[in-house]
Amino acid sequence: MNKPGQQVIGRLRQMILSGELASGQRLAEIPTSEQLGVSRTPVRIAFRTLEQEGLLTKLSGRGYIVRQVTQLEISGSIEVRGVLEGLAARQAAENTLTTEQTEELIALLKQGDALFENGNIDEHDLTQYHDINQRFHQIIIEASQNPAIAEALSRNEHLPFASVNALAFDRNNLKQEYRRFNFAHMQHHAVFDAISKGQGSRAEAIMREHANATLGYAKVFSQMEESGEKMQVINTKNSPTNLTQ
Amino acid sequence: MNKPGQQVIGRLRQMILSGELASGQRLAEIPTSEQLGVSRTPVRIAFRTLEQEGLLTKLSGRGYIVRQVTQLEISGSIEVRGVLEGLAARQAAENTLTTEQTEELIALLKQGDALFENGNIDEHDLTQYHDINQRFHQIIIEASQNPAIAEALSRNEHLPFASVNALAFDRNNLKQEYRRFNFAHMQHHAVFDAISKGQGSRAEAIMREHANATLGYAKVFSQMEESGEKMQVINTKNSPTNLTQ
DNA sequence: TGTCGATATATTGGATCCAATTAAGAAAGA
DNA sequence: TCTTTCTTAATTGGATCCAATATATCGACA
Repeated sequence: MNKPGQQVIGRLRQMILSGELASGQRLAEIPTSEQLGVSRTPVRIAFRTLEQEGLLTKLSGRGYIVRQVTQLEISGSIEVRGVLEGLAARQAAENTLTTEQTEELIALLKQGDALFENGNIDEHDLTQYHDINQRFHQIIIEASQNPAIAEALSRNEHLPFASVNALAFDRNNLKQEYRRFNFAHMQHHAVFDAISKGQGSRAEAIMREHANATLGYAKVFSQMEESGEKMQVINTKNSPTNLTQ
Repeated sequence: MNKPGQQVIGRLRQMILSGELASGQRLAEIPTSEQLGVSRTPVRIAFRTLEQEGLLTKLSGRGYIVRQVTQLEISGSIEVRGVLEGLAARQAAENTLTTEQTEELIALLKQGDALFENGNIDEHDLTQYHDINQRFHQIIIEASQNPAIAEALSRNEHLPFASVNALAFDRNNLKQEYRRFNFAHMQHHAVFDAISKGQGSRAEAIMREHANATLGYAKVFSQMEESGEKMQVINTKNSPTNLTQ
């Protein structure tokens, strides 16, 4: 259960990330507080916080707008994520994993194997794989024992674009998506192999390559969106925007 | 001139970074507001903001304390800075510098050369070199044209430890410090050379090596502090904590 | 008709009051 | 003497009022 104060921040964050508040939409304190049924004080604090998270942009004297992110910024964020997760993989390899971490990573890899063993996937499988993928990366960041990595990533975490926050897939081309996700899964295997052998540089290189794959896809994704085609976006289940958390 | 609202945040940030508010010291809204001569509202917002910046830690029900940072966290921050500035150098090399950027970098390198040409340095030189160094790194981050890098770094920017924010030097051993700073300056030359030749990978590698040098020194620095020895710390002149800004 | 200026409105920033929560301390019982 | 519980004090969170500021609109004048 959230503390009451955090509720307003969470609700607004959710509304932004879900697209309910469109990118570029203007937000003022009074209308927002009336709409949410609270006073201006918590809304003010929420606006400041969300501005710091990079979700809102301040307009002097006229409130805030939902931040507009360019394609260049999305690409940049993915590259930043790449180097940070690469560093995490390197440090995880240098630190040696705990048995709990090793066991959970192996379990996640096996779960992934099971999803791909048929030679094809459906939408449900991809949703499941999203959670597996997210947890896999999370464990490696934890295993780096470097809290500064998670702190630095927290800025990128909330970029109001699905292609950064979630795995997106083209439901009209599941065959191709099978290959893409399967390749990502193979990279997970390789990262784990490198980490468990203490090969820090190799772990870092593979992890950066892994982020690069996302980068390439984000570009395709944005081109498809421009041309009007729609892809399925998997929302992050465990994101801090979840109101029931 | 600062906006009134930003003043409280700036003053508190300054007090933390300068050490006036010691690491671990407790802060409550009411005493702080009285001390600063403002009401609780701006103090509340300031506490939230500084918590997000990583300068304060929240104690449920008992206010905040100035964040306590371990040696491990400092090392981690420097490594994070290393990969991010490494990425910046790579992307700067891939983008080609503007003529303004090229000219300013060359000017900074020459200013550094002048400081080191005597074969020795005094404390004043080191203070000057601090500004040169800071500006050099800033330009490269700008030249990367990747705003996500600066955003990710903003978390590390304010760590309440001089060894991260500022250059520290041992005033009792200026001969050794000459070699150390001169070496760092040579690395600047090499980074610039790689960037101007469009050699992204090389630029990245040198920049990471450069951060590594800081890392090693931070460890020595913290050991000296433990043993009671004091080194001179150069405060950042252009930091956002400057009240006159 | 275009530009400059004044007025009005929208909006944020600060102060203070009240409510809710949490932690600490004291007292009572085992 | 230790533990548990109840009371009290400290502290934050929310609501509302007032002040300051910036923007936008309207009107006058060139």
